[in-house]
Amino acid sequence: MPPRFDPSTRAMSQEPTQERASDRYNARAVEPRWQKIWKERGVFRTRNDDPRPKFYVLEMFPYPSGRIHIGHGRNYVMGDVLARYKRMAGFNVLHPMGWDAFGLPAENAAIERRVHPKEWTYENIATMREQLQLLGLSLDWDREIATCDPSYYVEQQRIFLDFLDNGLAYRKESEVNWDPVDNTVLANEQVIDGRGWRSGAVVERRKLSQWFFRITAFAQELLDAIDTLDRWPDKVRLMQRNWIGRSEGLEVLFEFARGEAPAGADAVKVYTTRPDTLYGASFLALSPDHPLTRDLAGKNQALAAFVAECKKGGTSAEEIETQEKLGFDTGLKVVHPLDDKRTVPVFVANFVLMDYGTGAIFGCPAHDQRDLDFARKYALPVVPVVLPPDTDAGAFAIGDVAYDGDGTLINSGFLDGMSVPDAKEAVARRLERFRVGGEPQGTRKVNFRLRDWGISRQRYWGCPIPVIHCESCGPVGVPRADLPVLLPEDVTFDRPGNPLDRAKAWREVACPKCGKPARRETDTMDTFVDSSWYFLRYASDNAQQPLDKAAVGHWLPVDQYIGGIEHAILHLLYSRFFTRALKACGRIDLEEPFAGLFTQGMIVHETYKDQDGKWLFPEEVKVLGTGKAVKIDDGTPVAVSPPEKMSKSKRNVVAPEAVADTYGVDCARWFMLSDTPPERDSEWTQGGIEGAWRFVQRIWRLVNEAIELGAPAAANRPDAFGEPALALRRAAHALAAQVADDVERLRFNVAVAHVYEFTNAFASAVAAARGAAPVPADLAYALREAAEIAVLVISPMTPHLAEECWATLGHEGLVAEAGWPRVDAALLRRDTVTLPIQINGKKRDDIVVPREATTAEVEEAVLQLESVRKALDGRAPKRIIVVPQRIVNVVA
RNA sequence: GCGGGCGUGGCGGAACUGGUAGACGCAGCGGACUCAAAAUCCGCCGUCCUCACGGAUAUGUCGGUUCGAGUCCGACCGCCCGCACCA
Repeated sequence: MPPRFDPSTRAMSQEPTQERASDRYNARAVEPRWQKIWKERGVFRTRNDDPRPKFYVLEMFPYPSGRIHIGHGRNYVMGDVLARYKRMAGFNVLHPMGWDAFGLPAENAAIERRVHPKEWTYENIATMREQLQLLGLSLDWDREIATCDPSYYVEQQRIFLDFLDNGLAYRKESEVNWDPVDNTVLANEQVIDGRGWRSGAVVERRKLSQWFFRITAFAQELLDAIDTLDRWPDKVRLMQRNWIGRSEGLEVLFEFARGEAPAGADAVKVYTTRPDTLYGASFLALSPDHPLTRDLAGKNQALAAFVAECKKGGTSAEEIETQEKLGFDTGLKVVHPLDDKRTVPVFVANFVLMDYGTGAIFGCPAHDQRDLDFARKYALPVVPVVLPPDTDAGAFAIGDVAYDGDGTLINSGFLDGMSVPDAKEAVARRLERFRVGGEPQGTRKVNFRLRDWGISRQRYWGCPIPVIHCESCGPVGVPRADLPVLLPEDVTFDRPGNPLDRAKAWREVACPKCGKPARRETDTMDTFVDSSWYFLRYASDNAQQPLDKAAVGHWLPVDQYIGGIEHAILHLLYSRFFTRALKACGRIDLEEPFAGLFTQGMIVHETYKDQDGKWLFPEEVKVLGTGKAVKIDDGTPVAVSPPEKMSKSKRNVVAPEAVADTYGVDCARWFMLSDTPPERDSEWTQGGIEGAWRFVQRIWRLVNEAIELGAPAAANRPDAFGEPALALRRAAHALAAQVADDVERLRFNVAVAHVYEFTNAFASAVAAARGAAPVPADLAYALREAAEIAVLVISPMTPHLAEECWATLGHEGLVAEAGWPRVDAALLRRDTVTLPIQINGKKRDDIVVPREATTAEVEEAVLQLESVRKALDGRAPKRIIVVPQRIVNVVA
């Protein structure tokens, strides 16, 4: 083990004879003691019948992947600061923790290390629970849950049956990534460059019959309610709006040209949001999955081959849309809906998604980039039909870039001269009147990009879907009395595919309806289902009633939810759907689960590689500054790369235990809150943690000095305060007010800066007191008051240090149970203000005026200023702008 | 491809709703204390001109609105993130 910087041992070795015990704060000894006391006294246990106003703080629960590194700790520490602060501010705080415990990594571990997913998961939970407890988080561990526990997922199975009964769960066919070598379904992340991550085989898209939740039934509602989420980041709200993707458009029927209609189809239905560009249509494109494509491919070998080619590669939108645009000319032609003399060719194209709209589009190359790329490739006409404003029609031509802006219609028959919105309306009106086979040729249609949520996973380690398939009765819900459907434990992972398919004894059951032999559903639920209601589970302190309507009514919505931006769409949208769906089923009375949302950034760290290109742990490296570093054991040079997300594979991780041993947990907490705004990525550095260590020591020293020099605990307040006692009191009360505001707004880095600012003032006051003998009574009082306020204020951030200081100050109770310091508003008010004086917008002077000075008084005073008189040089000012209590600008 | 975000000293960043740009911390430099070092304390610290007082300039680039722009608007450049089976 390489030597590590250890400030406490370094400090211990120096002149121990001159030190008093109080000179050094020994976090390693102090922190476990307070954690034990918190635990023994049950300080953070929450009761549902507590009469104080509620506040629910929740950080997104972790996946138990093994061990946590310090990077995982940031959002828990931020949540903890808020929870501790809110407790001090008089709230009954719910701050629970649990485990998102189902999922793919456990199965990978089972395959790679021959350990059962359950065993692997629970071992990880035990390790990570201990690590989280090390951070001193004020969590109610009595409410801990794990989603893989039958006591949790039994309720999830009941919810599934509720959804089934209410038409919110159904089966349909959908595509998956299929690995033809491993014979297994792959997650998008398991598809790398179109190949399976384990087998390397080219991935195919394949259809399977799967379970879906009808989230689209709430599409409009989910969209509308985003407006009410005013304590969510705008960014997330926008991402959700775009994800739901409401569009208003027109479904248009394109009839096949005479004599060309393939069997069973007279027309193709196309969805468009740009009916105004209809005259610019130069082709029609069908999705490779369109029913018509399938019919045609049955009779056309070349088309079948093309469709097969399209099915290669993954199912993600990213892959589909970045592929080269490919088309296959079917040879068929359709008649232009607005001009029966024109026909356009029908292609099958790989970029047309079956899941959106009708699975068929018309292409207007001039005004859609994808269509333009396609048209150029297949030499189709490009006719501009929208002329940008202030453009000459003769000079306007489309090159490589489509024009999707506003303008005036051209080359468009009866639409010529109209604006885009007018043309949209005119086309809709006309096509609504036209008939094709008795149907209107055009139908206005609101479309959503949002698709129903496919929850089937062909995997073992997930919540079993409580359904039995019967030859005669079809899919039948498992009777509630028979729940939970437990995962069978005697399964093997030595072969590819879903072990549940092979668990014969478990799979083969009698049909609950007719009693005939039937088989269990072997798909399990997407783990997003597990995380769509866990925040409701915490509200109930009763394991028998995991989803308790009254408890949910009391605690929900979550007042502050904290988690990574990577969950901005799916997890949050699914959870919003779930509360609505549960309400529709009568289970709860809640629509929006999260009133406040905060998305925190990650902790990043530099990466190090030795001369052989091997990754090195930070503790193996000595950083010399100026970007250079060497290996500690042999002094060879180390390549330093910019900070990135902590990950085991790159070894740029810091273990919480190591930080706790060397500096103490409070230093880690303080550092995680310092400097960087919480929503941004923050870099973990040696310098930073050492700065935190200096701060902790400084507070300890100052508090002890203040005790020595200050008034005793119960001293009476003097009637009058002179400077500098008044200045110190002002600083202390301002600190309490500022930090309260900073924490409420989750601006932890600013709170830290305010504490530093105060600490500097406090240190000056202590130094002044040390110089005065005896210390005047007013300053003595102010010193003690300042020390107490400081300790209370830092306690949400560095709770162990605060408890130790609080006890040293002579208090019997715990800081964890103390109230936030009462701020004396009179101390924050100033009688005079300093106004900066600008001349022509540049600052030239300052002026001190009474706080209540009128504009006229300020103007008069400003004109007397030497600097202003000089600048005006006898002339009258053109203008004087006085912003009360802010600034004065003299326009000369 | 589609969607979203972010650019301020050597570094992390502060600046409430358009009102003194650079708070606070890190690093650095100088000094005190010390036999010496560490720790601690004091001072300096965007750039340029000036002995100094002070002035000019400065928030990715260019332009606009305004008495006044880091903040608002437009264009551009650069970096980052998400995209439905990772959680």
